[in-house]
Amino acid sequence: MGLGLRETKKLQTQREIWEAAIRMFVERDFDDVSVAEIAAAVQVSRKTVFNYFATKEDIVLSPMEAHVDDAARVVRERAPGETAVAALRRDYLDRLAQRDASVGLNDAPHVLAVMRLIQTTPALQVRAFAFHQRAQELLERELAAQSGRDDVTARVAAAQIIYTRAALVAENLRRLFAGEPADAVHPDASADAERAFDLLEKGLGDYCGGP
Amino acid sequence: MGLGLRETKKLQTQREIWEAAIRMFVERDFDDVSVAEIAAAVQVSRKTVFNYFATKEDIVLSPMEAHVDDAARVVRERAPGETAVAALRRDYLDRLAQRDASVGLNDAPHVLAVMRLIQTTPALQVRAFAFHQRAQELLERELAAQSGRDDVTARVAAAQIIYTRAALVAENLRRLFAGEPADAVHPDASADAERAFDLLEKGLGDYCGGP
DNA sequence: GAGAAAATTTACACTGAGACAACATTTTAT
DNA sequence: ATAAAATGTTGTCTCAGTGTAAATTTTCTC
Repeated sequence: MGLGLRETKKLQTQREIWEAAIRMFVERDFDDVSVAEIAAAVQVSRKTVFNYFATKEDIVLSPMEAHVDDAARVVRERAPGETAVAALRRDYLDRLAQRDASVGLNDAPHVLAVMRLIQTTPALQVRAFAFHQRAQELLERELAAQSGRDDVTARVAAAQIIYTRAALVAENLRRLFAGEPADAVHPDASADAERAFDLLEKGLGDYCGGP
Repeated sequence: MGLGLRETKKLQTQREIWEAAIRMFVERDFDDVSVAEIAAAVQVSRKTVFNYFATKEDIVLSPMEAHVDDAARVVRERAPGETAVAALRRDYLDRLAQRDASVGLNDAPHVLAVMRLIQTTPALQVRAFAFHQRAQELLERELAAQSGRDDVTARVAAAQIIYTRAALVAENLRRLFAGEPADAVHPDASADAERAFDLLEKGLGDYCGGP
């Protein structure tokens, strides 16, 4: 059924806009590149850029869109008998092993440049958090559907899971930004993850100095 | 030492701007009120509004600024022998009992109106999340300083704590928005909180169909 | 393959946020 | 009372984002 010429061109134009924009954002800075300049670089009208991306921020962040329901899907598609947290731990460690960008362990220069762009631009950082919120909602729904429990517990559990993960990713990125290669960070990242998921499962009871 | 006349007037002007803006935002909508209109309502130049508030969003959210280090302070100032999580649990339950707005259990109409304003305006919601991020960083620093543990564990623990709390507050607000009075919500809110802090302390191990 | 129909791109104009500079006003200090 | 410092004002500028109608391109149909 192959994509028609129109669909093909649309995808290509979107990619061209995206590539030019990212290149310019990285070279200079997010706030120092106007949408007009991006449009000019791709020989396209300013309006067309907004046609493909709702906001300037979305040019950078829209690729993250596809990963919003990652956590919920991992829980949904886990093997019978496996607990939700166990499935998420397994998935996270897999991604670490694959040096996946979504867990902040990909040190390819262009990936790292985009990550740094997001972390150093307040507008992008703040928008990136919205994705966590959405991810939490989707996971919450999944947990509530699976266990017969009430919504509040599912909500709290989802929050703990999503933001534990976010904290681990942030730590990985911090070290990559400091110049350490992904392969060098991987062992610690794995150990950190094991500990963090242990905390999730067993609680903070034995942390913070108290029986 | 009394505030000079200048200081007094500044605080008063700021308050006037804030009150007019909130009233207009609630009556109409955040996006349907321009800063120019707010300035006109207070008989002040548009620039002066930006003089007091860095951004339009800050007019609504700046009062939250004072609460950013609440969690870190509770941990810092807890009685010797009390665990960090226990101190946070106690503090949260206290605030529930006081129907404090910061835990989403204040049903005074104007408070609720502002809460609804934040939750229904994407730009505000997203900015509110930035406060959680800051709160997490401050708590992380506090936890890392107190226990001799490594930074990653402190970061993960801080994330779990802050967002557990956020999830509880969100649930309280959801019920107030649905029309339930704060006094009616309080018993469940307390029970939810106990369960959530139990989850924090004992982990999700026994949740989500564990072993 | 030519032309009608549908979708997309473009040009143009408009609103509103936020920054900046030069100037006026008010407050504080001497 | 007056000089100095801080604040408020005015006007201007850039840029994000929206709406609309015209022009162009693709697809469909005969």
